[in-house]
Amino acid sequence: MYRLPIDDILPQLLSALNDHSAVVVQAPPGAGKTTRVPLALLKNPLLHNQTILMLEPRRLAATNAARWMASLVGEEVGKTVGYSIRFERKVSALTRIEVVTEGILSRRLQSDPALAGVGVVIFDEFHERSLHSDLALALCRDAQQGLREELKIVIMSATLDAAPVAALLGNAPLLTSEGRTFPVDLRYLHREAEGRLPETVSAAVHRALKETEGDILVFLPGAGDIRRCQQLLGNHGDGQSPLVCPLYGDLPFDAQERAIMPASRRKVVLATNIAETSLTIEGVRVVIDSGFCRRLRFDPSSGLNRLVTARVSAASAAQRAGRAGRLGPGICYRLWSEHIQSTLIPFETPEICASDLTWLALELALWGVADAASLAWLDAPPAAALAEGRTLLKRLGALDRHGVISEAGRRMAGFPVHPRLAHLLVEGEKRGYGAAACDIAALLTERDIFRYPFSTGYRGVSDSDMLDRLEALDEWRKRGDNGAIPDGVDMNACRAADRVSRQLRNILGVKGTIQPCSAETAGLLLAWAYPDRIARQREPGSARYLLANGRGGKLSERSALGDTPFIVAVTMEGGERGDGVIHLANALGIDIIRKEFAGDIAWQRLVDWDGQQGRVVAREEERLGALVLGSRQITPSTDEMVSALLSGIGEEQGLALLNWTREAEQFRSRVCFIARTFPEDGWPDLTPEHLGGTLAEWLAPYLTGIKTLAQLSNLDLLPPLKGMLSWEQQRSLDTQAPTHVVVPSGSRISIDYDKDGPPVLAVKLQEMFGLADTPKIARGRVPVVLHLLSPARRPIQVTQDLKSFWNSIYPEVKKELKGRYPKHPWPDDPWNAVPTRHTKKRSVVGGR
DNA sequence: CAACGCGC
Repeated sequence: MYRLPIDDILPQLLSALNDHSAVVVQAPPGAGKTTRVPLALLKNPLLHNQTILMLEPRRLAATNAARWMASLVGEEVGKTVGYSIRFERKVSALTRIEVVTEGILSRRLQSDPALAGVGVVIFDEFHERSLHSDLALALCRDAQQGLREELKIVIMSATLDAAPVAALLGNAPLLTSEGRTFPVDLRYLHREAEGRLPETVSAAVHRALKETEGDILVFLPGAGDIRRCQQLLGNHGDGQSPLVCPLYGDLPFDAQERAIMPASRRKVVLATNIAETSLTIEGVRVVIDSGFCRRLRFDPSSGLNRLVTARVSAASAAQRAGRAGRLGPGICYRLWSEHIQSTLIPFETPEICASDLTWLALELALWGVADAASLAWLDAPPAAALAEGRTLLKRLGALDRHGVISEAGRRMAGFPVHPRLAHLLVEGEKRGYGAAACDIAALLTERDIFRYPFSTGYRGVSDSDMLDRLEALDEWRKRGDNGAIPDGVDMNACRAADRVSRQLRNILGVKGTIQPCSAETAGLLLAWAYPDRIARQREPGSARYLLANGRGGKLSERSALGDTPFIVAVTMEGGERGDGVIHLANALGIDIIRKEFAGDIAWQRLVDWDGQQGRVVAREEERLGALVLGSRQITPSTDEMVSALLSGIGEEQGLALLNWTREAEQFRSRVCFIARTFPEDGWPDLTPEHLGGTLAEWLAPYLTGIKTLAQLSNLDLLPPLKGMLSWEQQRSLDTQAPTHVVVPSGSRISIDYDKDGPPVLAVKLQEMFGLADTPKIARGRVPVVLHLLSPARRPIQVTQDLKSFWNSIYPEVKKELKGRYPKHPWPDDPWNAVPTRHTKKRSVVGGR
């Protein structure tokens, strides 16, 4: 075997593993760690014939690593070196090194927590930090500490961030190896990177074609940008222009092959992140990096994923640049500045920090941990996302109300699909729709078999996006790859879905042929997976829906659903704010909802104040979560009626809605005056603020029989207000805060208690002749404020000292007003004049 | 107008 950089540290690795339970190996691509480390460990006598498990993040990487190692020991794969990936297992009794993908390791740990017979577990490419590998490490570490002290863990990582994982594993030794890649010349093109992305990128491609040689790999965020960029680059039509190849996951297999294989002329590959780790392209000497990628963000507050375009991390940019240095020295154009380079986040956010954690929550429950914090995490799963996951698992019956896994939950964890789809499988099988359930779960797990943008075929207004796909899948099964399959159906996706469906049928134990499935059945099955997304159209003809979970959704153009009152929203994406986008949905009959979800439906009595009608309305609503399925009129009880009225009074202008007659208002202000004057006497508080806040106490008993605003605004407030005072208080109110006083003329004049200050007595000056003392109330404590009025009832003077008015101000007033009101008496001596409310003529006649 | 990957 020729030497590789990793060989230098293999002896240290073996001796470190003898003394420690875990070792971290940090080695860049090309160091040879994937093949050399397992083979070196195999020679370690301390292994005692136990096996080595190595985890790879992708199936292709797993089979390649196993084949290469097998060839190095001069055997076929499946003897000393084997692999287990989904759908395929090549191991035997001789196998000592088993390369596995992530799901396989999770399942093996869950079924055999002690990993009997395994001596070492190697985590390759650990820096990718998938949810699976984070969980697998946490479980392995737990097994190592509780069940298998002699189990060894080896972490292999490409980046310079291996120190945290070494610390997590009890300060494991950290071994570093050189890589074997060529230098890459980085060129920052920030000045040319100011336009729209596809334009900027195609300009950079033209520049690179002039300045460099060799094939060019371009990183763009998504398929849309790739298509636009392809159009911009493809419009030359001469034989000299390079071959432009798009490369992304949704592309048919042969188109992906064209992008990867060497071409006879110069090639430009326009790729998503698929070329960053998953696929290697032959002949690349130049990389152009747009600096952006599309990333899935989970929003625990909506429970939905959202695709966002974001700047790549520095680690990702380094990985992309490294793709130019595999054959020899390379060149990488970066469409950003050195300044922006310094602001990039160092690493991509690990999946565990920003994903739907329903699956993780189920795995933890299956492992038997109630508290995630009891395991070792590089980044602990965020509490909000974990809680959202647990809530959903309870809704699906996988956890009991204490959060402990149920029998159904154990069964659900055995299916290689999201717990929602596992629930669909279990419920579907119970009702005899097992095979259709497997097809639906497979179609939703794998890539969409309908290519987008859609051309012809199954499109048209429909009441089921799923039934169209089930029929297309069936069609493909009947005719095979060579049959006449309508445009827009992806045969590779059909093959993948069929394979998954067959596996699910095996696990579920479904036998026999696939029976046809109606749109109605599809709706029911999907509702088992997405009970929280049963939705009702906001109004006829609208694309907007209210979901049972209380959130909103809008049907996208992508869905073929027509005008449908009730649906189940199947694939959904979170929006910036407000409504999410429903990509795929299925009609769901109201009678099916009533029958199958009877246990979740509740009748709720609603007695409310309807401000528009100005009356209490009472109905009973049939509710599924936030959805109102139907409603009926009811007769409210007295208590319900009263509390609805009270809330109505609060919602409207409050107290202003009530019938504040002069008498009621005066009564209220008299009590307030006395309460202010004698705070020690314990009078009730009748200020508007307090009355408004205590309607239920003082007004409620008087509301019986009242239903409408009109009745309410006629309600006499005096009885309830008086009801707040004791009998003694009512009596002393009449004496201490009288409604009227009798003035010298004999008139009974009403006292105005409205202001916050002392009460006001507004009286014509002539009626007060001869009186020296200002009238006093409140047991003589408060003199009223006199508003002395002209004969036209205009205020002349405000005073609380009548005596000094007569003596010093009256002569001036008389002089001024005598001419203006000649018919009224203006005596020189007010002390001895006859007080009167009449003119001179009348006072002569009636004054005696 | 939908990145990528994985599963007894």
